[in-house]
Amino acid sequence: MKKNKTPESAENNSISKTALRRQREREHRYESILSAAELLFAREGYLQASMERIADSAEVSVGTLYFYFKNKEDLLVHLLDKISFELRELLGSEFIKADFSLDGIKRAGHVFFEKFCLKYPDKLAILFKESMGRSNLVEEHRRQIFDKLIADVQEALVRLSDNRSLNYQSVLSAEIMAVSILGMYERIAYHFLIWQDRSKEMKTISNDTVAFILGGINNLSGQ
Amino acid sequence: MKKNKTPESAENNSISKTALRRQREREHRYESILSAAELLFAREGYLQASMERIADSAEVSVGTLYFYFKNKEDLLVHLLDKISFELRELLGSEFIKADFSLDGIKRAGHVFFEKFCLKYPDKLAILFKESMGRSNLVEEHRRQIFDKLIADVQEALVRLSDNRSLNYQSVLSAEIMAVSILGMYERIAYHFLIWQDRSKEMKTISNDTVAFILGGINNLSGQ
Amino acid sequence: MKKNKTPESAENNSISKTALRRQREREHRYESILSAAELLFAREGYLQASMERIADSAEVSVGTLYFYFKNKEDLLVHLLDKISFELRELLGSEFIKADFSLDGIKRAGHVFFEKFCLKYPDKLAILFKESMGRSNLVEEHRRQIFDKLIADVQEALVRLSDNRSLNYQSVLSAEIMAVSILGMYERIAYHFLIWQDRSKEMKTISNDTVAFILGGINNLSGQ
Amino acid sequence: MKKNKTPESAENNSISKTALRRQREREHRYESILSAAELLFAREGYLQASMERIADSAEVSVGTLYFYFKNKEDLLVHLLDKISFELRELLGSEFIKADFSLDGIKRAGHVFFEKFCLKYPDKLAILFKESMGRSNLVEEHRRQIFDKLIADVQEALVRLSDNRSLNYQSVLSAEIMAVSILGMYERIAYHFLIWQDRSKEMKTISNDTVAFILGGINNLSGQ
DNA sequence: AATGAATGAGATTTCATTCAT
DNA sequence: TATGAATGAAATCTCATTCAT
Repeated sequence: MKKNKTPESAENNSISKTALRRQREREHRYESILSAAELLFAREGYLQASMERIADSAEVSVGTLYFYFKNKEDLLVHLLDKISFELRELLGSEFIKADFSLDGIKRAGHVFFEKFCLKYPDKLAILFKESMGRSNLVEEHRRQIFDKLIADVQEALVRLSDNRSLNYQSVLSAEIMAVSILGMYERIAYHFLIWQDRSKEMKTISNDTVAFILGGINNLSGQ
Repeated sequence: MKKNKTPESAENNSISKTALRRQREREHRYESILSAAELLFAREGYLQASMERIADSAEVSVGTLYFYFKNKEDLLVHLLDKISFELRELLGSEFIKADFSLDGIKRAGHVFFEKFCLKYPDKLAILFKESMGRSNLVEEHRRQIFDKLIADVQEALVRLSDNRSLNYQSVLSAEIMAVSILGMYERIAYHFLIWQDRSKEMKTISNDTVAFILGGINNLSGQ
Repeated sequence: MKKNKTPESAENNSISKTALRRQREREHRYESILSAAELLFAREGYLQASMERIADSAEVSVGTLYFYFKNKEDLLVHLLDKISFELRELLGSEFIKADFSLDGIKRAGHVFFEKFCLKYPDKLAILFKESMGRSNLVEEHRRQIFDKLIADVQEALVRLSDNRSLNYQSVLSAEIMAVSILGMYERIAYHFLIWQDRSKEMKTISNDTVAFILGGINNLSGQ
Repeated sequence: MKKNKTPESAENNSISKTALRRQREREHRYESILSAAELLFAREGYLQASMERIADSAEVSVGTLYFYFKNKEDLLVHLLDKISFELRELLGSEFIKADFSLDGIKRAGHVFFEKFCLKYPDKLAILFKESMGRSNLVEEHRRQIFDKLIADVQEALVRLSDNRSLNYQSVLSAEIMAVSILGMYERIAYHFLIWQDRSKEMKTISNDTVAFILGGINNLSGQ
């Protein structure tokens, strides 16, 4: 079978200048395609964005699309993974910076709304909208992505309670809170940015949302 | 031109027994089709569920589907509206029973998880999964449905603060909390029922989620 | 098989008042349907005019359409026959009035343009446009209609030459002239009334067309 | 978005042999499809000739049809344009050869009947029969085609009167005669070739028709 | 006689994917 | 590596016609 030529998988023990240039070009092309797909998936929807139009937009031929990605689904999956990687980097660094204090939760919230959502609405649309209901494989990836995000938040919450020597209401509490927080983020972003354009009010929105979360966490902490 | 023959739109000032029986049959057929669609959309996905299979499943011909619904999109939209109507009835009655006290918020949460989600997983899947990213018209309906649900919760929250003579942190707080609560419900249900089958733990889940919400609300209330 | 209940075919030796009234209603309905079909076929085209819309427009049910006419094709055929009957009456009477002199040819031309085309543009559209390319049966009827019209004109031309003791260029001349004249009429009407609306210039058009015809006839007459 | 790959639209500044061969193949395929469509539309009718059968007949897949033509209507329109182009070339060259004398009118008539109609009955059927009443777009094309043909004849008539220093009866005469001549050609061809097979008598028919036309023209010329 | 809900064959069209060059 | 013409399965939708009431 044809294996995916992701730039990462290309061996790095390259020799000639030509080989180096070729690899650079390959990486560049790979990124062009992902970018074109990101734009079209977000703006016109996954189904409407045909492979031909993605190819046109990335200035390559349809055949080239299939050289870099197994199929359309695979293209979406790689795009999803890339976006989720970027998001986790962004949020994770905030938890770490704040040494897993309550402040980390706060900062992560603000960063999500003000750095991620406002700056990359296309990524937002793909993560929360265009990747839904496409296929079992995509759904499986979505699930893994969310599971990782949830695990990140859950870990932060557990460390938080450890730091403060508190116990949550039930053994599930940390997980439930993590899922809840993700759900809040998701729909707040969807509602105020995808459905309505209220980016002007984002500061207030993120403040209130974070406050809501902190209250919820407190209430589930024994005392 | 050709009007949708929804049973509701049939005039009720009918006379003969024949006409009455016909109307009953019409309503019955209409419901059969919606039920068949609900099952197939939820179990196999909107795209996979072809009109032919829906027709087979409802034991009618394809033409009959198009007699009752303008097209596949229209079928989904009517199904969505029906489901959202049922959900709002369910939640609304809890708010009213509790006379818009904090208890209403609590009870609505429990009812959502324990009455709606556990009993009607198919409706859940359609509302939160299968109706996403289908078309502009469907998205518009989804939006209106969520707007109504949000308005319901927001109203309950406003009445609650009035009853307790409290002020929320910002003018947007009630709206943001309502959106947040919906988001929590949505993802909690999705995570624990659609992705994982943890219906056994639903009691704990609903308890913790409700507790989280109450904490959040308190934190956004002055005092 | 179900025979067509054309009003003509209903026996006239009726008895009771009720029977008389029924027959009147039947004829009325039959005409209503033909009128509705005429309008819709002409205005929206044969294919676009669905049986349901014709029924709506005639204020009867679809089933009733099939009581009076075997099928859609049959409806068109009856309409065509009716229209061609009216047209032949109109033209024929002019030939007779002028006692098959050259003047009859002239008068028939003016009557066609000024009485038929201007007054009944819908009939014009059905005869020359909407009945084309529908089915073998309809095409066969069109052919018979044109054959009759051609025979009428041809007969007038033959009588004309007899009256004036002239011989036409060939044995086919009378037939060819008749076909030519019909073709001229058809396309002149189509061009100036269906494609362009130049009904204001119809007097000039009919004058010139008739003059052209008379010149053509003279040229094919020996001397 | 997707542009029609008509062979004409392919740039000619191609380089490699491969590209040249590909273009030749493309043109060949394009013509194959048009030929297959011409045959089927003429022999079985536009509606009966399904895209699948046209594809079979052209020995390509259905998808290929849609690669070369936007849809079925587009296929018909291109076919119509091709046929009308050929016909105008044929007639126009006769006018020119005869230097717009009366002889040109004569020769054009003979060429139409004896070269075009007899040799290409399928093209005849499409131009005068199968393209009628299909859709607004097709009707619009038909109209443009006839308008051009009429303009050609009209120009020849105007030049003729200029050459002979004659004036026609009215300002509309040239146009009316042009429309009349086209109408005669159309129905003569339809009557004697599509409805009846009297190709044997075509010589007499074309003689008489041309004589009729010349007489008509003379009669509308002052003196 | 009249109704109108139900039928289902049949047509068009889309588009992800392949593969020879 | 890259190209893009070709494929064809699969889906939606229409509408003339029927027939039980």
